[in-house]
Amino acid sequence: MPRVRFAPSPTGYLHIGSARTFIFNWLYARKNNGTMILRLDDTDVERNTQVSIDSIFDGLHWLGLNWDEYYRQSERLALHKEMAYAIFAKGLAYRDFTPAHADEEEREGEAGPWLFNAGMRELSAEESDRRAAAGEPFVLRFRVPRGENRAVKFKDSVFGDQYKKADEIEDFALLRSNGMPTYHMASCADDVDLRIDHIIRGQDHLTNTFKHVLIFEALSETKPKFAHLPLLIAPDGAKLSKRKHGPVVSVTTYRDAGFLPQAYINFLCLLGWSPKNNREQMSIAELMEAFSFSGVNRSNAVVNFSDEDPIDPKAQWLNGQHLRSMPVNDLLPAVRAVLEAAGLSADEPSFAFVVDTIRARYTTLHDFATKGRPYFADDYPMEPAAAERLDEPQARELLRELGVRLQAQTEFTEASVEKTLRDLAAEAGVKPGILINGSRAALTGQAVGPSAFHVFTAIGRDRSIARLKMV
RNA sequence: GGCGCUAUCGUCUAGUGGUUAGGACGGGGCCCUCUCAAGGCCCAGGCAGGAGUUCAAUUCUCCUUAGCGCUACCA
Repeated sequence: MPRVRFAPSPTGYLHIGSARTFIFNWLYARKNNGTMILRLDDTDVERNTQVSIDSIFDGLHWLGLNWDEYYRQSERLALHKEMAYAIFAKGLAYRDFTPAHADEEEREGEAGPWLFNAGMRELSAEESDRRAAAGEPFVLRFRVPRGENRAVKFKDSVFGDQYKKADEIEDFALLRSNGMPTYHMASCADDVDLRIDHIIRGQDHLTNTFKHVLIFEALSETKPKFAHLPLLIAPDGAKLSKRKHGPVVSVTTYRDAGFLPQAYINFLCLLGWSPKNNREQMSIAELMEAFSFSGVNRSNAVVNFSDEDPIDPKAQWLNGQHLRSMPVNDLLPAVRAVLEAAGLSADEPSFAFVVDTIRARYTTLHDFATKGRPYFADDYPMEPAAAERLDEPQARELLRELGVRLQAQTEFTEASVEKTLRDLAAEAGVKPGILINGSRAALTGQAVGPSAFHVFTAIGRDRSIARLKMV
């Protein structure tokens, strides 16, 4: 039973790249009957904000993906320190009393990697203990094995075998001089304690993994498997950042733009992963079934947006696909919500029929409240193109007459309306198109939309007649 | 600078030592049709560059280039 975790650091909003990482973890866990853990990596007290934590929860709740266990690193600091000192006790770490940033300038322009502060690594145990006891601040560093033949290796489920000479890895910090664990220490300590067995995260951690392997080996007999995901980048090749690219990087932007969560999840999955059978539109269940690391790509994926169109066209297309193909009843709550937010009401018995009639031409939920307004309210704009239809010769008087005739009939179906309309057109000697297109214009204020006869039944008998008479 | 990862249409991707290099979005066209969508069909568009191995390289190797990541007492 796999145990996986999503471990965001709450220093911003929920980034779409983070959301995708969550999704892949979730898919893997659910497919294999595993456990999904949400862990807030909030050890950086300076930069953590409640707003950010709220944003992460907001985004995750919207996506509708759940987790089974929840932890906050800030509540587990004692454990991290304990594990750091366990490493120290094994002789695999040492105290470095060098003041912070003391040799920053020396490091710059250095040909190779900085490995450690000379002298500190080989300080005698007695002197180290004495200085510590005297209250001198120190950072606890991992004692990376040295020597030509020493290497660290691991197998990545996406990137394959990874290998690095130990001499290329610096003696990284485990504990800061204020006693707080570093990211590497806290993350690995928690992964060990929570028995995470597959770490699925962004590729930006690929090279950090060598350090993590060292910590895992120092802490336990088993180490987790790793899967690194390609990054999501902007069209300019840079990584997505709020400051540079704006709201496109935030998950809530897509929620607010009227996306269906399952459609957005579908879109995110297709960035850097492929089911390899040309499938594009997939449900959550289908994604879960198809997910595997062998389908994960190794190169970064561009989220295709521009100033004119801030949302990836493929995401929009996919949303439209889900919108029109999902069971209509599953769609109704979301539509009802956007209508209510726009001050429109959706309580009619024909609601499902109306939604089903108009959804094929919409791409976001917002379209129901904007383009769909005439179906849910009596005050709606008359578009110029629609007005032109009404201005056709005889159009207005015939439409009013149509209203009269429909009122005289008790039957009101697509077929009955069509017959009445066509009979009237024939009598008047005009093309049926005049009345057909005119009806759509009269009933919706729009020149384009569903088949006119569908519009009649969607708008309903009384309102249709009233609108015809008003032209 | 050092180390690492990556490189197929504009974008997301499939794929192979011999393929007309496949699909999707977007773009163009046609069909359908009461309009607009949807749907169907068609078109344009790609293996970063250079060597090497081979009868044959987009595919394997090397180099170059480019992008990204790491190189913190950030995560």
